[in-house]
Amino acid sequence: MSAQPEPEQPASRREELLSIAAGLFADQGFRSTTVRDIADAAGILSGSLYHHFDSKESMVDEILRTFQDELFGQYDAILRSDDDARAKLEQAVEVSFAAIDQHPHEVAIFQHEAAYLGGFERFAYLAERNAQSRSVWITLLEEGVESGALRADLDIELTYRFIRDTVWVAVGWYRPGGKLTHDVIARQYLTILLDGIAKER
Amino acid sequence: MSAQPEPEQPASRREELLSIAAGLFADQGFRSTTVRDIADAAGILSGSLYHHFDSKESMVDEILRTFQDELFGQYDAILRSDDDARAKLEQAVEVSFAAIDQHPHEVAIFQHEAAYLGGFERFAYLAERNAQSRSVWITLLEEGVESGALRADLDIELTYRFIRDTVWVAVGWYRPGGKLTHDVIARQYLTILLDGIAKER
DNA sequence: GTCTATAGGGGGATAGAC
DNA sequence: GTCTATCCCCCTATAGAC
Repeated sequence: MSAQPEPEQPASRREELLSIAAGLFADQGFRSTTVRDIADAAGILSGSLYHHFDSKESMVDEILRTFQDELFGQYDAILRSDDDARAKLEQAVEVSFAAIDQHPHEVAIFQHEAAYLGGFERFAYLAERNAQSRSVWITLLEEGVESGALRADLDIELTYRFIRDTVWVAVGWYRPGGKLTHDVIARQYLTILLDGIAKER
Repeated sequence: MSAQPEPEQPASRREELLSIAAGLFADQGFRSTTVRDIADAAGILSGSLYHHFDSKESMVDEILRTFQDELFGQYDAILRSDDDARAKLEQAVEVSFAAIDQHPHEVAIFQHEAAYLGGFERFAYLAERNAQSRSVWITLLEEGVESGALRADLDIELTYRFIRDTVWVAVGWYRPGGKLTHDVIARQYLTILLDGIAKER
């Protein structure tokens, strides 16, 4: 069923090196990770990395582009669906926690380095993706208010920031394969977000 | 009424330099900020910094200790008060947003660098402060459930993480002196947290 | 309190051998 | 695809003059 010649996980040496780099960028930060760190972790010398990539920037560029193309494809599918407003909001939250589960390094890099990398022309698309993300959540919240599923007295902008922050920041403590699965966390989070923690309103 | 000889804001050259360093550490990260960056921003040469401080680490050490001593003093006062559980929880949230307003750089540094700095013996107190912070929120949540103010079906540990994350992550977008004041944000946040965003439960 | 000058190490990246 | 060897720049920190 697969067109790939190798049945192992890394489809190519290139992807293997990117995966190693992503883990280091996520844990130590992009600027604090040296090309020697990456090469050491891969068991080669730093000069050899330049056979595969132009620069350290090219590596993080490819990591972020690949991840974001996938994630925003999922958001688009939710926006285009015929489900009601509340179901769409729940799906967007679930998809986001699933992204943390499947691509924790990529999420962490985007969370921590977007502000810095966005300052370079090469990474101008990060600001576009950020605006696109805002558009997704604002649209879902506005549809929710219009349909009567969500309270009308909410500050939409603040609510958007609240959701965005709380969803992505979980990458700081979520451990794939741990006791708490991403879908359990998403359900608990939605419970708090939608109904609050107070006993009575 | 003041024992300070200078009426200006920075009580000493030392504090002025720490303030400059804090801003750079918060914006660029501790590891990515060089002593030359700090010296440039202060209008002196990097070697001159070492007349005031032993090292770059000493600077961030003093910044974090000063801030945390103040913050945890406020948490302790709330825990010791006679207010009911819900009021205490609200006060803890308000104090936290006020801390973001008054010490945004310090909050950002702690948020982004604690994991890295905590790896050094010198900064072992960061892990203790982290445990202390967890203890404060968990206590407040448990008191809330016991008193009947909060729902009994909550996962306390997850709820604590959501509150902690959402409160502190606001340092990423909050701008002191902007349209949204810290107390308005705290109230909106408490509305969402306590009552949820759904129209009906 | 700041400057000059510098030590000693690590940074990203390159050229060419194997 | 990796290694050897290296360039040039920037890093933290120090010693002593002013």
